[in-house]
Amino acid sequence: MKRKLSLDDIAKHFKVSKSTVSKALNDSHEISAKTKAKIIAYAREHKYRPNLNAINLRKEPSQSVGVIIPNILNYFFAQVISGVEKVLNDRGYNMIACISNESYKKEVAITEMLRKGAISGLLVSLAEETGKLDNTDHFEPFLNKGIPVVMFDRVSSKLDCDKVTIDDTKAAYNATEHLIKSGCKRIAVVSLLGDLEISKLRINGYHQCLKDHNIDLDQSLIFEKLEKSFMEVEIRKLLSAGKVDAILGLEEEAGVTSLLTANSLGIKIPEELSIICFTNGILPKYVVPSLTSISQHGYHMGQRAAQQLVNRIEQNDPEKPFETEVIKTTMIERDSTIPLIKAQP
Amino acid sequence: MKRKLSLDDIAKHFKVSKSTVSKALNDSHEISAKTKAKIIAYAREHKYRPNLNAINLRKEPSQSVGVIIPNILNYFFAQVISGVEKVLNDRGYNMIACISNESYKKEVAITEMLRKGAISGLLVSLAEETGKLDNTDHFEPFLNKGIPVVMFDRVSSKLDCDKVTIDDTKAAYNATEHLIKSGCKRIAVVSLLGDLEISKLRINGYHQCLKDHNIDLDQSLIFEKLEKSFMEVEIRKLLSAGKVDAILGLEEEAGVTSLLTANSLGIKIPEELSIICFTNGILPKYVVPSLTSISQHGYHMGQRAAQQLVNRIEQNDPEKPFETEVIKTTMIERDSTIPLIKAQP
DNA sequence: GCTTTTTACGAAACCCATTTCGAAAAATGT
DNA sequence: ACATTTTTCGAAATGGGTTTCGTAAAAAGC
Repeated sequence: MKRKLSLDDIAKHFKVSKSTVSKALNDSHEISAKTKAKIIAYAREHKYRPNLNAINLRKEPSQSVGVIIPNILNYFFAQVISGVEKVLNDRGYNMIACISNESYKKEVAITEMLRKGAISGLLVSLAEETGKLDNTDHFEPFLNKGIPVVMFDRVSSKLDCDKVTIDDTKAAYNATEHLIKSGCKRIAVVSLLGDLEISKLRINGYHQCLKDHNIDLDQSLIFEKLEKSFMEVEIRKLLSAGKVDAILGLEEEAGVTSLLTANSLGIKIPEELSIICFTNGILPKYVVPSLTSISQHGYHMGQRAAQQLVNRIEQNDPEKPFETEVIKTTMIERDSTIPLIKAQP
Repeated sequence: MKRKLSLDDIAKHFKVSKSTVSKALNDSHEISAKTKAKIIAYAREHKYRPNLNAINLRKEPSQSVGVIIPNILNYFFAQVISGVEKVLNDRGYNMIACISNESYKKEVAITEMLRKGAISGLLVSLAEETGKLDNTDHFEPFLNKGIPVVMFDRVSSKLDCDKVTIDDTKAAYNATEHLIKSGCKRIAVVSLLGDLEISKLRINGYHQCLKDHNIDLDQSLIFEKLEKSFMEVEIRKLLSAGKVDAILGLEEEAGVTSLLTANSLGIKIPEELSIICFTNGILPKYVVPSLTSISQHGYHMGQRAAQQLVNRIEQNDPEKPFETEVIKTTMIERDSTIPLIKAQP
């Protein structure tokens, strides 16, 4: 690849000064029509594009931060982006949004692109594949250069940086407990999340809760790595067998698919089957019956992650220890679970 | 606001050269520990932040384009962003994503920010408020400076630039025709879109189709500027009156709300009421009965808009006339409409 | 004590476009 | 024909870093 054409190159070609070229291309009145015409023609022919960094060097510096999310079509991440964008904008930063599409390779490519560019900070939620490979080396160069990184939701314990997460374990524990208290005894776990750390945490919460309530763990009720195309079939088998009275969906799609499958099998919700799922997106509200779900407060999480990052950028204090902020989840009770009757005080 | 601290400022303070400062801050081995320590301490204390444009000036130039969308929580725009991001990434551009949140003021603020920054091009879908005010002056400066702008979906005829849209009129016409052919006679229009140009186009298509089929237009069946909070009440009134046999939703939420409201009133779909809505998002698939909808192919639209823009950037040919590319919509037939029986050939 | 090596730093080039100011050349006025 | 204005262009400064290379001074070697 030949290097880019600069003003000097054009100037040399016409044996004029680069000021003349610059003025000609900016249509200055100082330059004669003839000169302008030939310079503009030449520039156009050779596809001259000014170096924007050079132009910008003279303007007020503008800062931007990179944001890497696994999938923008996921409502939760859309909420996060929404929150991130608000904070960054309010504090005068541009957001360079990148989508890893759950691919490790793409994620690495993005980090390489961002390293070439000029970012002041980086917000990341890991791709599923990255979670499986458990390799976060591609983020080290940023930290080494003093560019702060904040991870959110899909974090990795391997990388030493600020993080914003929800308490996945506790949220799963609470959901499971709600199911148990409302009378469920055989609670299945359904998930598409695969090898992500958050998946393990949520299953841990489920385990602990069963243990605390003296319910034996039945591994055959845990479907943690379903593939999307087989999910419905698997759930149908599970429900047809009639051995479960509740389902905990580790993300929205698992919960919704369970609900629709149960509907189609004529299983009554919540009388015969209770369902709770993580991620309070659009579907749980609209599905019939509506689905009790755990809100991870994506918008708020995005805001907090961005605030952490900007604080880090602006105080530039490497001494400050890294923090992990845990955002409380909220269970939104809807019609797919039996409400717990609480004694009036 | 005081201007930023530069390397030179630090250099003067210690009466050293700026090379020394630069090396010290980059932890170069050429600088003694003592010197490094005091320079780093001073820099940290005074919150020195290097000018990223200056750093980047020496690296390979990286280009970025700005993208302004009204709302990332809208699935259609998330799809568009997805397509945009893919193309930009493949062609070596960064995407600076901005969200206008349907606000004219925010949109103007974003354009001002982007003007300060260094973007090679701009992709825009107008905020609703901008559509209502019908003012696109804030995009002129880009065009005047030779920075190409491509509008998509929510375009304005006021701005002379490349555009990518769907044929809203035709799509509405086809949907209306489908309803008519399946036996519907009183077709209501329900919409949250308000004053957007696309809203008018869609209603035009509806008008034309009625006319072509000799059905009298009944203005009382058109609810084009519903407010979100009153929508359900209005629809309930409409359906209770029992005077309509079909609903055309100009966006997803209107369609889904109509369907759910009809369900709750015990109206049978599609026997007593047919529903078609624009925007094939997540809900139409999952709702019961599933909802016939018009796919605007957001991902593809995003890709095309980005391709148009990059082509414009790279060929840098102001002579090329502006084009409006129209993307064909597809009606996805589901269970909320009566299928047309087609004669076998 | 003298040579060699290492350490520590500075001067200047470089990245690329914009812009101010000065000066030569051309056009205009008288 | 000479003075004045306008047009047209170039040299140089500017923006803020990085990097190469040269050179003192200090440390090490013999």
